[in-house]
Amino acid sequence: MVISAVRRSGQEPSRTEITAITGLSHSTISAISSDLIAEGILREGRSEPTASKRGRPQVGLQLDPGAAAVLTVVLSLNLLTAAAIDYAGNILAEETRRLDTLSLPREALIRECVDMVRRRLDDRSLAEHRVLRIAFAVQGTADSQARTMLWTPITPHGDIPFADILEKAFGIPVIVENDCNMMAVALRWRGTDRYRDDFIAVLLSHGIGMGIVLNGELFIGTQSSGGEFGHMIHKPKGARCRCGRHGCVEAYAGNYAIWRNAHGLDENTEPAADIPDDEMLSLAGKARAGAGPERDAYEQAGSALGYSLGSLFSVIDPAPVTFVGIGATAFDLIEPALRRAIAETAGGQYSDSIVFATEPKEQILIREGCAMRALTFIDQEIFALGSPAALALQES
Amino acid sequence: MVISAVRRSGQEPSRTEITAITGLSHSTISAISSDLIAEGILREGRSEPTASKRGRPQVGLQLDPGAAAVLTVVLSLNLLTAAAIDYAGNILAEETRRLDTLSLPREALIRECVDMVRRRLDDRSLAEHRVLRIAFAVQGTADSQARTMLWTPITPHGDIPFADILEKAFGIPVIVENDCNMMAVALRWRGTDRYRDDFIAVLLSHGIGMGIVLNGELFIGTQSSGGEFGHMIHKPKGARCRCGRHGCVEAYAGNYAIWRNAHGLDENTEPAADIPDDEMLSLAGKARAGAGPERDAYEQAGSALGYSLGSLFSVIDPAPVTFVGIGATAFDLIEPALRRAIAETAGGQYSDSIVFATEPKEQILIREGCAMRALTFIDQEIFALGSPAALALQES
DNA sequence: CATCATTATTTCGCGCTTCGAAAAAAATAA
DNA sequence: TTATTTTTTTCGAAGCGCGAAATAATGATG
Repeated sequence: MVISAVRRSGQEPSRTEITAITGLSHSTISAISSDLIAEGILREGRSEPTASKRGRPQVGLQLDPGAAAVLTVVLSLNLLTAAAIDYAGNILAEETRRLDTLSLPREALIRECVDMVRRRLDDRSLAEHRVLRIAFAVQGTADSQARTMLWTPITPHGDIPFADILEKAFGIPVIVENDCNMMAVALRWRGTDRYRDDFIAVLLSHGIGMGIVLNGELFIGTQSSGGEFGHMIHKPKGARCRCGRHGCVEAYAGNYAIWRNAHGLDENTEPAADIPDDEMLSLAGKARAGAGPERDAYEQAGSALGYSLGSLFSVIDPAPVTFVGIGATAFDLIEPALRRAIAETAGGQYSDSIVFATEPKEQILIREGCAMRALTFIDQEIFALGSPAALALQES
Repeated sequence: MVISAVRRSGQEPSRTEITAITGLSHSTISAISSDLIAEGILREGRSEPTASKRGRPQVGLQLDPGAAAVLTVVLSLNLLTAAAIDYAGNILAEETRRLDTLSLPREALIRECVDMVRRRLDDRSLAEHRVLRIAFAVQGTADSQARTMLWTPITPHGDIPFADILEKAFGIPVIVENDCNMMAVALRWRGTDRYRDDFIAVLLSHGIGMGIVLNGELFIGTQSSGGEFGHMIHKPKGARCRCGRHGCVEAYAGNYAIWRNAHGLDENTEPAADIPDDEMLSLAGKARAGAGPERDAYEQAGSALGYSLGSLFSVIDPAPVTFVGIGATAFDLIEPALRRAIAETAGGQYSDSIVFATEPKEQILIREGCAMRALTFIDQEIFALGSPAALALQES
């Protein structure tokens, strides 16, 4: 609770502030924080300039950046990124590589990931840190134990046990997570009221994904993490989707679907492999310029998203939605049809009051979410277990 | 934990068995159970006939039926039922009344409910029990604090704060819950493996409802309890639903929808108010006899249910589904189309392995769920708080 | 029928965690 | 300086759960 209070409050909370946050007593906080400082997990901040009031000044506590480090790896369509993050959440180093994920053989794809992790681990930016955890985010589904990538649209190869592979190679615990879940985790760490208890992050990109936070916790399905909102059925036997099925939301609202409709192609045309961001921006520009197939395409996307969100809302109730990714830059084109559709659904009863927000860059969010996921794991599963475990680590 | 262990294990567990269930030590269980016996919450069972092994025989512990009592009230289309249940879960008395809920004015409906509760409370079956809780189940949605019935298809009147009304009238805490959620709770108390962690109960009746258990806990939306699965959109701008919207699942799979399609009526025909069970049974009989509009109607119902379940599964992942109510008796007619539809969805990837079960009587399940809901509340919020609260009650 | 073996339950003291109250520390205000 | 204010630490005490040992209640055995 103490570590979590310090990490949450982006500031440097004093012991007294921590008692207020946690509800524990002064004595308890005093004892625990002195232990944590002795173990090298927390340290006293030297920021003095708090507007000097009367009385003994508060001493801010901060996470000791050197207590540990984590590695984040993000694998998405044609892009692999890794970053080293210290215990306080600062980026120590990062690296990005473009790959042709769709055509890369299974083994080569795995090798690219392993090699990048090795380079990051060997890098001297990590010389003074113990890396205690690797968080691996993929577009697609992971199993609910966060060990295996089950399925992804970015490569035809499925069921890759990235956690086992990386753990065997480097001896560091690994979690495999869905990219949109990590977006949601990152938003939650923004700490604003909007992202406290219930909200939804929707990725509008080549594909459509979703991360859901309910009751302040990431909502995970029964078998896999990373529900496939993009593949809810919008129209039975409808447009052809990248996944091989028909009528999915993505087949109306993914980049390739908008592109396909904007070019007047049949809805069963094979989905394009990848569409550059600037091409999507130019489509949106044309749609804004006046009526035409481009504008209609965005309207169809909005309608599909609206009906599906509404259907989802009829089961989980409405929640604020944040659209993330290149598609979010065209939200002005999507919103009217989306609101019209959602108003026709049971979940849309209060459709006027549903608030939407946009966030154009998904990569940064995903990395941030991975980092926080891995760091909070260390907080709770390693450092919180008390001196025995912490000491054992200290020794090693 | 001890009370819960005794309630869960339908048997009379011995102290030693409770240590195994809870994972606590012998000493702790011994101390706690002697306290609970002293407080009149548990008692030692007198069942001796356990196949006599060597060693000191186990003494079974059971819930003391006289420790408390609860009242369950179930309000559904044209039917109001109440029952008094003792602390061990036995039915002490029950009462059922037929009402014309659709035409009854708001105040009269409320009066019917209050009067029935009064009659049950005054009944001499409760002479020796303290009623500590009333659980009120309605078809429709309740707010997530379980205090108000927000909306229901059984009467045009919404936003009835049944919890406040009954608490004011009788001074006993009240919870208002969705009927399908209570079905799910009841199934969970069956204790079988099938209903442990993740499963779904679907009510196939005049309307369509759903109760979801995920990770062993009832899944509740952000604002209301009782998600409206029946009003997920199956076909945008499709068949007319009882709720006034178009294309809901219910407008294809509810009793009135099957009846409407079986009679070859237009899908925008106004939904019938209520269809007797024997009429539905005869429809199913005709459908089994041979091809025709009746069989097609059930097929359409299956298809609508399949696509919607599949869409839901693409977000929460597949789980075993139990169909409850009169519609479940015709599941043989529904299943083929349902499986075909679900296989076309992302959630249906492993559609062959999804297991379905049926349970024809919903009323019994709903009452059972209410009772367990109310009783576990007493266990956790009153009796578990230790002697102070329990003593105060003992005195009163 | 006394004794042994076996299993269930209780008793007893210990360690851990948290708490409240009081003390100590560190600053400003007078 | 001294008083005041606020933060932090110290010091028993209470509550909870545990392990080990003691006690209880039975069937098996000679």
